[in-house]
Amino acid sequence: MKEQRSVLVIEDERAILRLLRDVLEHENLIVFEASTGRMGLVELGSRRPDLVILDLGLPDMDGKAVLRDLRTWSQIPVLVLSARGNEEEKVASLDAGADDYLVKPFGVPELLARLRALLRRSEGPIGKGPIYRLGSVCINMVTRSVTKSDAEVHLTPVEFRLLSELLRAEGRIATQRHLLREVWGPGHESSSHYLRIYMGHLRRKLEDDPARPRYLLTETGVGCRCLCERLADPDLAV
Amino acid sequence: MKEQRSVLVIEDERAILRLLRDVLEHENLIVFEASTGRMGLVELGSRRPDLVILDLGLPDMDGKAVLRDLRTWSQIPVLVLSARGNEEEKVASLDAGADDYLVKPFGVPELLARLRALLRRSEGPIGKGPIYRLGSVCINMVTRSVTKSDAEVHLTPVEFRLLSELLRAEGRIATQRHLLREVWGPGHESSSHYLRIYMGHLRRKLEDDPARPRYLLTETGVGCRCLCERLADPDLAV
DNA sequence: TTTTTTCTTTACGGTATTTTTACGCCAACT
DNA sequence: AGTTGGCGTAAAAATACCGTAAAGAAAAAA
Repeated sequence: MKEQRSVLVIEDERAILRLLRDVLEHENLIVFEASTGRMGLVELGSRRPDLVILDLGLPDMDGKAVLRDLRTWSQIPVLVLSARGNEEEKVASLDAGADDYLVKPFGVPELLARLRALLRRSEGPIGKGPIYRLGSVCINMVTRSVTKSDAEVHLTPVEFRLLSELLRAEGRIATQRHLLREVWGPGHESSSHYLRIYMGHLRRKLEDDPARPRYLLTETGVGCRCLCERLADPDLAV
Repeated sequence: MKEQRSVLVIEDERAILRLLRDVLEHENLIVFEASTGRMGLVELGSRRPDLVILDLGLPDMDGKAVLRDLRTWSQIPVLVLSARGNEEEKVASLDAGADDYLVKPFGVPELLARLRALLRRSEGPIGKGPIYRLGSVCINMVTRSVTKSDAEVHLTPVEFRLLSELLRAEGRIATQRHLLREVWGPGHESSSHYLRIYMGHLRRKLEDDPARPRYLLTETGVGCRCLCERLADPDLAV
Protein backbone atom coordinates (compact mmCIF):
# COMPACT_ATOMS: atom_id res chain seq x y z
CA MET A 1 0.00 0.00 0.00
CA LYS A 2 1.67 3.14 -1.20
CA GLU A 3 1.22 6.21 0.87
CA GLN A 4 0.14 9.29 -0.98
CA ARG A 5 2.33 12.31 -1.10
CA SER A 6 1.19 15.90 -0.96
CA VAL A 7 2.06 19.13 -2.64
CA LEU A 8 1.27 22.73 -1.74
CA VAL A 9 0.62 25.08 -4.64
CA ILE A 10 1.10 28.77 -3.86
CA GLU A 11 -0.37 30.54 -6.86
CA ASP A 12 -2.83 33.40 -7.30
CA GLU A 13 -3.93 32.86 -10.89
CA ARG A 14 -7.11 30.84 -10.81
CA ALA A 15 -6.63 29.28 -14.24
CA ILE A 16 -3.18 27.95 -13.49
CA LEU A 17 -4.23 26.80 -10.07
CA ARG A 18 -7.04 24.73 -11.53
CA LEU A 19 -4.78 23.30 -14.20
CA LEU A 20 -2.19 22.35 -11.63
CA ARG A 21 -4.72 20.81 -9.31
CA ASP A 22 -6.05 18.63 -12.10
CA VAL A 23 -2.74 17.34 -13.33
CA LEU A 24 -1.28 16.88 -9.87
CA GLU A 25 -4.27 14.96 -8.62
CA HIS A 26 -4.07 12.89 -11.74
CA GLU A 27 -0.50 12.06 -10.62
CA ASN A 28 -1.99 10.73 -7.42
CA LEU A 29 -0.80 13.66 -5.32
CA ILE A 30 -2.79 15.34 -2.57
CA VAL A 31 -3.04 19.02 -3.46
CA PHE A 32 -3.18 21.89 -0.98
CA GLU A 33 -3.65 25.42 -2.23
CA ALA A 34 -2.82 28.95 -1.18
CA SER A 35 -3.28 32.14 -3.13
CA THR A 36 -1.01 34.47 -1.20
CA GLY A 37 2.46 34.23 0.27
CA ARG A 38 1.19 34.66 3.77
CA MET A 39 -1.43 31.98 3.40
CA GLY A 40 1.19 29.78 1.79
CA LEU A 41 3.42 29.99 4.82
CA VAL A 42 0.52 29.20 7.12
CA GLU A 43 -0.58 26.23 5.05
CA LEU A 44 2.98 25.05 4.89
CA GLY A 45 3.16 25.06 8.65
CA SER A 46 -0.10 23.25 9.18
CA ARG A 47 -0.26 20.86 6.23
CA ARG A 48 3.41 19.92 6.06
CA PRO A 49 3.36 18.85 2.40
CA ASP A 50 6.15 16.90 0.74
CA LEU A 51 6.72 19.53 -1.93
CA VAL A 52 5.93 23.15 -2.74
CA ILE A 53 5.20 24.79 -6.06
CA LEU A 54 5.65 28.51 -5.64
CA ASP A 55 4.66 31.25 -8.04
CA LEU A 56 7.02 34.18 -7.84
CA GLY A 57 4.40 36.77 -8.67
CA LEU A 58 2.17 36.80 -5.64
CA PRO A 59 -0.09 39.70 -4.71
CA ASP A 60 1.02 40.23 -1.13
CA MET A 61 4.71 39.52 -0.96
CA ASP A 62 7.62 38.67 -3.16
CA GLY A 63 8.06 34.99 -3.86
CA LYS A 64 11.68 35.15 -2.88
CA ALA A 65 10.69 36.53 0.50
CA VAL A 66 8.41 33.53 0.99
CA LEU A 67 11.32 31.30 0.09
CA ARG A 68 13.71 32.93 2.50
CA ASP A 69 11.15 32.73 5.25
CA LEU A 70 10.40 29.07 4.85
CA ARG A 71 14.07 28.22 4.41
CA THR A 72 14.72 29.45 7.92
CA TRP A 73 12.87 26.46 9.27
CA SER A 74 12.22 23.91 6.56
CA GLN A 75 14.20 21.98 3.99
CA ILE A 76 11.18 21.05 1.94
CA PRO A 77 11.78 20.94 -1.83
CA VAL A 78 10.47 24.00 -3.67
CA LEU A 79 9.89 24.40 -7.38
CA VAL A 80 9.50 28.01 -8.45
CA LEU A 81 7.19 28.99 -11.28
CA SER A 82 7.61 32.37 -12.84
CA ALA A 83 6.62 34.37 -15.86
CA ARG A 84 9.98 36.07 -15.65
CA GLY A 85 12.61 34.15 -17.54
CA ASN A 86 15.54 36.47 -17.02
CA GLU A 87 18.66 35.01 -15.58
CA GLU A 88 19.04 37.28 -12.56
CA GLU A 89 15.65 36.22 -11.31
CA LYS A 90 16.49 32.56 -11.74
CA VAL A 91 19.79 32.90 -9.96
CA ALA A 92 18.27 34.94 -7.15
CA SER A 93 15.50 32.41 -6.59
CA LEU A 94 17.75 29.40 -6.70
CA ASP A 95 20.15 31.05 -4.29
CA ALA A 96 17.27 32.01 -2.04
CA GLY A 97 16.58 28.31 -1.60
CA ALA A 98 14.58 27.10 -4.59
CA ASP A 99 15.41 23.66 -5.91
CA ASP A 100 14.16 24.24 -9.42
CA TYR A 101 12.90 27.08 -11.56
CA LEU A 102 10.46 26.76 -14.40
CA VAL A 103 9.41 29.59 -16.70
CA LYS A 104 5.78 30.08 -17.65
CA PRO A 105 4.35 29.01 -19.93
CA PHE A 106 5.59 25.58 -19.08
CA GLY A 107 4.97 22.15 -20.50
CA VAL A 108 2.99 19.98 -18.14
CA PRO A 109 5.01 16.82 -18.81
CA GLU A 110 8.23 18.67 -18.02
CA LEU A 111 6.78 20.09 -14.82
CA LEU A 112 5.69 16.65 -13.71
CA ALA A 113 9.05 15.13 -14.55
CA ARG A 114 10.81 17.81 -12.53
CA LEU A 115 8.45 17.23 -9.62
CA ARG A 116 9.15 13.52 -9.77
CA ALA A 117 12.86 14.27 -9.66
CA LEU A 118 12.40 16.42 -6.57
CA LEU A 119 10.21 13.86 -4.84
CA ARG A 120 12.67 11.12 -5.65
CA ARG A 121 15.36 13.15 -3.92
CA SER A 122 13.32 13.79 -0.83
CA GLU A 123 12.40 10.16 -0.45
CA GLY A 124 15.40 9.69 1.73
CA PRO A 125 18.59 11.17 2.95
CA ILE A 126 20.58 12.56 0.10
CA GLY A 127 23.08 10.15 -1.32
CA LYS A 128 21.58 7.33 0.64
CA GLY A 129 19.66 4.32 -0.35
CA PRO A 130 15.95 4.26 0.16
CA ILE A 131 15.71 1.24 2.43
CA TYR A 132 16.54 1.15 6.13
CA ARG A 133 16.52 -1.56 8.69
CA LEU A 134 16.21 -1.48 12.45
CA GLY A 135 16.30 -5.05 13.62
CA SER A 136 13.27 -6.74 12.14
CA VAL A 137 11.86 -3.46 10.91
CA CYS A 138 12.22 -2.35 7.30
CA ILE A 139 11.51 1.15 6.07
CA ASN A 140 11.20 1.77 2.38
CA MET A 141 11.37 5.47 1.69
CA VAL A 142 10.24 5.04 -1.90
CA THR A 143 6.96 3.36 -1.17
CA ARG A 144 6.85 4.96 2.27
CA SER A 145 6.00 1.62 3.74
CA VAL A 146 7.13 0.14 7.02
CA THR A 147 7.19 -3.53 7.88
CA LYS A 148 8.07 -5.41 11.03
CA SER A 149 8.91 -9.07 10.51
CA ASP A 150 7.30 -8.78 7.07
CA ALA A 151 4.04 -7.52 8.55
CA GLU A 152 2.86 -4.14 7.39
CA VAL A 153 3.01 -1.46 10.09
CA HIS A 154 0.82 1.56 9.69
CA LEU A 155 2.32 4.93 10.67
CA THR A 156 0.36 8.15 10.85
CA PRO A 157 1.71 11.13 8.91
CA VAL A 158 3.34 12.70 11.95
CA GLU A 159 4.89 9.41 12.95
CA PHE A 160 6.34 8.92 9.51
CA ARG A 161 7.73 12.45 9.31
CA LEU A 162 9.40 12.05 12.67
CA LEU A 163 10.90 8.72 11.66
CA SER A 164 12.13 10.21 8.40
CA GLU A 165 13.92 12.99 10.21
CA LEU A 166 15.53 10.53 12.57
CA LEU A 167 16.70 8.37 9.68
CA ARG A 168 18.00 11.40 7.89
CA ALA A 169 20.26 12.11 10.82
CA GLU A 170 21.89 8.74 10.22
CA GLY A 171 22.73 7.80 13.75
CA ARG A 172 23.63 11.34 14.72
CA ILE A 173 21.58 13.06 17.33
CA ALA A 174 18.73 15.12 15.99
CA THR A 175 18.15 17.89 18.48
CA GLN A 176 14.72 18.47 19.90
CA ARG A 177 14.59 21.91 18.31
CA HIS A 178 15.36 20.49 14.92
CA LEU A 179 12.88 17.67 15.10
CA LEU A 180 10.12 19.92 16.36
CA ARG A 181 10.76 22.41 13.62
CA GLU A 182 10.88 19.90 10.84
CA VAL A 183 7.92 17.85 11.97
CA TRP A 184 5.56 20.32 13.61
CA GLY A 185 6.76 23.55 12.03
CA PRO A 186 8.11 26.73 13.53
CA GLY A 187 6.55 27.89 16.75
CA HIS A 188 6.60 24.43 18.26
CA GLU A 189 10.27 24.39 19.16
CA SER A 190 9.45 24.19 22.83
CA SER A 191 6.73 21.57 22.80
CA SER A 192 9.17 18.77 23.51
CA HIS A 193 6.13 17.03 24.80
CA TYR A 194 5.00 15.89 21.40
CA LEU A 195 8.38 14.41 20.85
CA ARG A 196 8.06 12.11 23.82
CA ILE A 197 4.57 11.07 22.89
CA TYR A 198 5.41 10.28 19.29
CA MET A 199 8.73 8.68 20.11
CA GLY A 200 6.63 6.50 22.37
CA HIS A 201 4.30 5.68 19.49
CA LEU A 202 7.18 4.77 17.22
CA ARG A 203 8.73 2.61 19.89
CA ARG A 204 5.54 0.77 20.54
CA LYS A 205 5.09 0.11 16.84
CA LEU A 206 8.69 -0.66 15.91
CA GLU A 207 10.70 -1.81 18.91
CA ASP A 208 10.58 -5.37 20.19
CA ASP A 209 10.62 -4.11 23.75
CA PRO A 210 9.29 -0.56 23.75
CA ALA A 211 10.31 -0.04 27.34
CA ARG A 212 13.92 -0.88 26.54
CA PRO A 213 14.47 0.63 23.11
CA ARG A 214 17.41 -0.56 21.02
CA TYR A 215 16.99 1.67 18.02
CA LEU A 216 14.95 4.72 18.90
CA LEU A 217 17.00 6.36 21.61
CA THR A 218 16.71 9.64 23.41
CA GLU A 219 19.57 11.66 24.80
CA THR A 220 18.17 13.39 27.81
CA GLY A 221 18.09 17.12 27.40
CA VAL A 222 19.48 17.02 23.88
CA GLY A 223 17.41 15.11 21.39
CA CYS A 224 16.89 11.73 19.82
CA ARG A 225 18.70 9.39 17.53
CA CYS A 226 17.91 6.31 15.58
CA LEU A 227 20.44 3.55 15.16
CA CYS A 228 19.69 2.37 11.68
CA GLU A 229 21.27 0.26 9.05
CA ARG A 230 20.81 1.01 5.41
CA LEU A 231 20.21 -1.91 3.16
CA ALA A 232 19.96 -0.99 -0.47
CA ASP A 233 22.51 1.72 -0.33
CA PRO A 234 24.07 2.04 -3.71
CA ASP A 235 26.18 5.07 -2.88
CA LEU A 236 29.19 4.42 -0.76
CA ALA A 237 30.08 8.06 -0.24
CA VAL A 238 29.28 8.43 3.40
CA MET B 1 37.48 27.37 6.06
CA LYS B 2 35.04 25.60 3.82
CA GLU B 3 35.56 22.16 2.50
CA GLN B 4 36.16 21.90 -1.18
CA ARG B 5 33.76 19.89 -3.23
CA SER B 6 34.31 18.14 -6.50
CA VAL B 7 32.44 17.79 -9.76
CA LEU B 8 32.80 15.39 -12.65
CA VAL B 9 32.13 16.79 -16.12
CA ILE B 10 31.27 14.22 -18.76
CA GLU B 11 31.44 16.13 -22.03
CA ASP B 12 33.10 15.52 -25.37
CA GLU B 13 33.16 19.02 -26.82
CA ARG B 14 36.53 20.53 -26.03
CA ALA B 15 35.32 24.13 -26.05
CA ILE B 16 32.52 23.55 -23.56
CA LEU B 17 34.74 21.40 -21.40
CA ARG B 18 37.30 24.18 -21.13
CA LEU B 19 34.63 26.76 -20.37
CA LEU B 20 33.14 24.57 -17.68
CA ARG B 21 36.48 23.82 -16.12
CA ASP B 22 37.29 27.50 -15.88
CA VAL B 23 34.04 28.62 -14.33
CA LEU B 24 33.79 25.64 -11.99
CA GLU B 25 37.31 26.05 -10.71
CA HIS B 26 36.56 29.70 -10.24
CA GLU B 27 33.70 28.55 -8.01
CA ASN B 28 36.27 26.72 -5.89
CA LEU B 29 35.26 23.30 -7.12
CA ILE B 30 37.64 20.47 -7.93
CA VAL B 31 36.98 19.44 -11.52
CA PHE B 32 37.35 15.94 -12.93
CA GLU B 33 36.80 15.32 -16.62
CA ALA B 34 35.70 12.54 -18.92
CA SER B 35 35.00 12.71 -22.62
CA THR B 36 33.03 9.51 -23.08
CA GLY B 37 30.26 7.79 -21.23
CA ARG B 38 32.39 4.79 -20.44
CA MET B 39 35.21 6.90 -19.06
CA GLY B 40 32.68 8.91 -17.14
CA LEU B 41 31.41 5.83 -15.33
CA VAL B 42 34.95 4.79 -14.49
CA GLU B 43 35.90 8.22 -13.20
CA LEU B 44 32.70 8.33 -11.21
CA GLY B 45 33.63 5.13 -9.46
CA SER B 46 37.18 6.11 -8.70
CA ARG B 47 36.89 9.86 -8.01
CA ARG B 48 33.60 9.85 -6.15
CA PRO B 49 32.72 13.45 -6.90
CA ASP B 50 29.95 15.37 -5.17
CA LEU B 51 28.18 16.18 -8.41
CA VAL B 52 28.03 15.20 -12.07
CA ILE B 53 27.46 17.34 -15.14
CA LEU B 54 26.49 15.07 -17.97
CA ASP B 55 26.24 15.92 -21.65
CA LEU B 56 23.55 13.88 -23.37
CA GLY B 57 25.34 13.77 -26.69
CA LEU B 58 28.33 11.58 -26.08
CA PRO B 59 30.22 9.73 -28.82
CA ASP B 60 30.15 6.24 -27.39
CA MET B 61 26.85 5.81 -25.65
CA ASP B 62 23.59 7.61 -25.05
CA GLY B 63 23.62 9.97 -22.06
CA LYS B 64 20.46 8.39 -20.70
CA ALA B 65 22.17 5.01 -20.73
CA VAL B 66 24.99 6.45 -18.65
CA LEU B 67 22.42 7.87 -16.31
CA ARG B 68 20.56 4.60 -15.92
CA ASP B 69 23.79 2.75 -15.36
CA LEU B 70 25.05 5.02 -12.62
CA ARG B 71 21.66 5.16 -10.97
CA THR B 72 21.84 1.44 -10.33
CA TRP B 73 24.55 2.07 -7.78
CA SER B 74 24.81 5.79 -7.02
CA GLN B 75 22.46 8.54 -5.90
CA ILE B 76 24.86 11.31 -6.75
CA PRO B 77 23.22 14.49 -8.07
CA VAL B 78 23.36 14.76 -11.85
CA LEU B 79 22.73 17.82 -13.98
CA VAL B 80 22.15 17.03 -17.62
CA LEU B 81 23.29 19.34 -20.39
CA SER B 82 21.83 18.94 -23.81
CA ALA B 83 21.51 20.66 -27.13
CA ARG B 84 18.11 19.04 -27.49
CA GLY B 85 15.41 21.14 -25.90
CA ASN B 86 12.40 19.02 -26.76
CA GLU B 87 10.19 17.96 -23.97
CA GLU B 88 10.32 14.19 -24.46
CA GLU B 89 14.05 14.29 -24.06
CA LYS B 90 13.79 16.31 -20.84
CA VAL B 91 11.17 14.04 -19.37
CA ALA B 92 13.09 10.91 -20.34
CA SER B 93 16.29 12.19 -18.79
CA LEU B 94 14.68 13.38 -15.59
CA ASP B 95 12.84 10.10 -15.22
CA ALA B 96 16.04 8.21 -15.93
CA GLY B 97 17.46 9.80 -12.81
CA ALA B 98 18.67 13.29 -13.67
CA ASP B 99 18.13 15.97 -11.07
CA ASP B 100 18.15 18.89 -13.45
CA TYR B 101 18.20 19.51 -17.17
CA LEU B 102 19.69 22.52 -18.86
CA VAL B 103 19.48 23.25 -22.56
CA LYS B 104 22.52 24.44 -24.49
CA PRO B 105 23.39 27.18 -25.01
CA PHE B 106 23.06 27.92 -21.33
CA GLY B 107 23.82 30.95 -19.23
CA VAL B 108 26.77 30.35 -16.96
CA PRO B 109 25.24 32.14 -13.96
CA GLU B 110 22.13 29.99 -14.21
CA LEU B 111 24.19 26.82 -14.49
CA LEU B 112 26.16 27.77 -11.41
CA ALA B 113 23.03 28.65 -9.46
CA ARG B 114 21.52 25.27 -10.31
CA LEU B 115 24.70 23.53 -9.28
CA ARG B 116 24.67 25.40 -5.99
CA ALA B 117 21.10 24.29 -5.42
CA LEU B 118 22.07 20.66 -6.02
CA LEU B 119 25.13 20.86 -3.82
CA ARG B 120 23.14 22.56 -1.09
CA ARG B 121 20.81 19.57 -1.06
CA SER B 122 23.56 17.01 -0.87
CA GLU B 123 25.72 18.71 1.72
CA GLY B 124 22.77 18.50 4.03
CA PRO B 125 23.29 17.96 7.70
CA ILE B 126 25.76 15.23 6.82
CA GLY B 127 28.50 17.47 8.06
CA LYS B 128 31.78 16.00 8.99
CA GLY B 129 33.08 17.53 12.12
CA PRO B 130 36.27 17.42 14.07
CA ILE B 131 37.34 14.34 15.98
CA TYR B 132 39.49 14.56 19.07
CA ARG B 133 41.46 11.89 20.79
CA LEU B 134 42.76 11.60 24.34
CA GLY B 135 44.53 8.31 24.69
CA SER B 136 41.95 5.61 24.16
CA VAL B 137 39.11 8.12 24.17
CA CYS B 138 37.56 9.40 20.95
CA ILE B 139 35.23 12.36 20.75
CA ASN B 140 33.21 13.10 17.64
CA MET B 141 31.79 16.58 17.83
CA VAL B 142 29.17 16.00 15.17
CA THR B 143 27.64 12.77 16.24
CA ARG B 144 28.19 13.97 19.77
CA SER B 145 29.48 10.54 20.60
CA VAL B 146 32.27 9.65 22.98
CA THR B 147 33.98 6.28 23.08
CA LYS B 148 36.62 4.83 25.34
CA SER B 149 38.37 1.79 23.89
CA ASP B 150 35.49 1.51 21.43
CA ALA B 151 32.91 1.41 24.19
CA GLU B 152 30.28 4.10 24.12
CA VAL B 153 30.53 6.56 27.01
CA HIS B 154 27.49 8.57 27.94
CA LEU B 155 27.96 12.23 28.84
CA THR B 156 25.28 14.48 30.25
CA PRO B 157 24.63 17.84 28.57
CA VAL B 158 26.73 19.81 31.04
CA GLU B 159 29.54 17.30 30.87
CA PHE B 160 29.58 17.48 27.11
CA ARG B 161 29.48 21.27 27.03
CA LEU B 162 32.39 21.46 29.44
CA LEU B 163 34.41 18.96 27.46
CA SER B 164 33.66 20.85 24.26
CA GLU B 165 35.00 24.05 25.73
CA LEU B 166 38.15 22.33 26.90
CA LEU B 167 38.69 20.76 23.49
CA ARG B 168 38.08 24.04 21.77
CA ALA B 169 41.00 25.51 23.62
CA GLU B 170 43.15 22.81 22.00
CA GLY B 171 45.63 22.30 24.80
CA ARG B 172 45.69 25.89 25.96
CA ILE B 173 44.43 26.79 29.40
CA ALA B 174 40.77 27.71 29.64
CA THR B 175 40.26 29.99 32.62
CA GLN B 176 37.69 29.18 35.24
CA ARG B 177 35.78 32.37 34.46
CA HIS B 178 35.62 31.47 30.83
CA LEU B 179 34.50 27.89 31.36
CA LEU B 180 31.90 28.89 33.89
CA ARG B 181 30.48 31.55 31.65
CA GLU B 182 30.37 29.32 28.59
CA VAL B 183 28.92 26.27 30.28
CA TRP B 184 26.72 27.66 33.03
CA GLY B 185 26.03 31.07 31.54
CA PRO B 186 26.80 34.53 32.79
CA GLY B 187 26.24 34.97 36.48
CA HIS B 188 28.01 31.78 37.49
CA GLU B 189 31.56 33.04 37.02
CA SER B 190 32.34 32.50 40.68
CA SER B 191 30.88 29.05 41.25
CA SER B 192 34.19 27.36 40.62
CA HIS B 193 32.81 24.52 42.62
CA TYR B 194 30.80 23.19 39.70
CA LEU B 195 33.98 23.06 37.73
CA ARG B 196 35.64 20.74 40.21
CA ILE B 197 32.62 18.50 40.38
CA TYR B 198 32.21 18.16 36.65
CA MET B 199 35.92 17.90 35.95
CA GLY B 200 35.72 15.02 38.37
CA HIS B 201 32.88 13.46 36.41
CA LEU B 202 34.79 13.76 33.16
CA ARG B 203 37.90 12.27 34.70
CA ARG B 204 36.02 9.35 36.12
CA LYS B 205 34.42 8.67 32.77
CA LEU B 206 37.37 9.31 30.49
CA GLU B 207 40.66 8.91 32.35
CA ASP B 208 42.25 5.53 32.92
CA ASP B 209 43.25 6.60 36.41
CA PRO B 210 40.91 9.40 37.47
CA ALA B 211 43.02 10.19 40.51
CA ARG B 212 46.10 10.78 38.39
CA PRO B 213 44.73 12.50 35.28
CA ARG B 214 46.81 12.54 32.13
CA TYR B 215 44.54 14.54 29.89
CA LEU B 216 42.13 16.58 31.96
CA LEU B 217 44.40 18.79 34.00
CA THR B 218 43.76 21.68 36.32
CA GLU B 219 46.11 24.60 36.76
CA THR B 220 45.62 25.61 40.33
CA GLY B 221 44.07 29.01 40.67
CA VAL B 222 43.87 29.57 36.94
CA GLY B 223 41.75 27.08 35.11
CA CYS B 224 41.79 23.80 33.27
CA ARG B 225 43.16 22.37 30.11
CA CYS B 226 42.82 19.26 28.09
CA LEU B 227 45.75 17.64 26.36
CA CYS B 228 44.13 16.46 23.20
CA GLU B 229 44.99 15.47 19.71
CA ARG B 230 42.88 16.72 16.89
CA LEU B 231 42.44 14.16 14.18
CA ALA B 232 41.50 14.75 10.59
CA ASP B 233 37.81 15.03 10.05
CA PRO B 234 36.06 11.70 9.74
CA ASP B 235 36.65 10.93 6.12
CA LEU B 236 34.70 9.43 3.36
CA ALA B 237 34.27 5.78 4.20
CA VAL B 238 35.58 4.66 0.84
C1' DT C 1 -24.63 13.13 9.03
C1' DT C 2 -21.98 9.32 11.84
C1' DT C 3 -17.91 6.83 12.41
C1' DT C 4 -13.11 6.44 12.49
C1' DT C 5 -8.60 8.05 12.64
C1' DT C 6 -5.30 11.27 14.07
C1' DC C 7 -3.69 15.02 16.74
C1' DT C 8 -3.60 17.74 20.94
C1' DT C 9 -4.07 18.34 25.72
C1' DT C 10 -3.84 16.90 30.50
C1' DA C 11 -2.20 14.18 34.29
C1' DC C 12 1.13 11.63 36.87
C1' DG C 13 4.83 8.30 38.30
C1' DG C 14 9.59 7.34 37.29
C1' DT C 15 14.31 8.52 35.88
C1' DA C 16 18.29 11.42 34.88
C1' DT C 17 20.64 15.45 35.70
C1' DT C 18 21.96 19.33 38.20
C1' DT C 19 22.62 21.66 42.43
C1' DT C 20 23.46 21.69 47.17
C1' DT C 21 25.73 20.08 51.15
C1' DA C 22 29.33 17.80 53.62
C1' DC C 23 33.91 16.27 54.43
C1' DG C 24 38.93 14.94 53.56
C1' DC C 25 43.29 16.14 51.31
C1' DC C 26 47.37 18.75 50.25
C1' DA C 27 50.52 22.65 49.94
C1' DA C 28 51.70 27.23 51.44
C1' DC C 29 51.94 30.18 54.76
C1' DT C 30 51.83 32.22 60.00
C1' DA D 1 52.12 22.74 64.71
C1' DG D 2 48.06 25.04 63.23
C1' DT D 3 45.59 27.72 59.85
C1' DT D 4 44.03 28.82 55.31
C1' DG D 5 42.53 28.51 50.60
C1' DG D 6 42.07 25.84 46.64
C1' DC D 7 41.19 21.17 45.15
C1' DG D 8 38.78 16.42 44.81
C1' DT D 9 35.18 13.06 46.08
C1' DA D 10 30.89 11.43 47.62
C1' DA D 11 26.63 11.61 48.75
C1' DA D 12 21.68 13.70 49.46
C1' DA D 13 18.25 17.09 47.85
C1' DA D 14 16.07 19.58 44.29
C1' DT D 15 14.92 20.11 39.83
C1' DA D 16 14.31 19.13 35.13
C1' DC D 17 13.31 15.80 32.00
C1' DC D 18 11.24 11.49 30.25
C1' DG D 19 7.59 7.81 29.28
C1' DT D 20 2.89 6.32 29.48
C1' DA D 21 -1.94 6.47 29.61
C1' DA D 22 -6.10 8.35 28.51
C1' DA D 23 -9.55 11.77 27.54
C1' DG D 24 -10.97 15.63 24.61
C1' DA D 25 -10.73 18.05 20.01
C1' DA D 26 -10.13 18.17 15.30
C1' DA D 27 -9.86 16.24 10.90
C1' DA D 28 -10.73 12.69 7.61
C1' DA D 29 -13.39 8.96 5.95
C1' DA D 30 -17.56 6.50 5.35
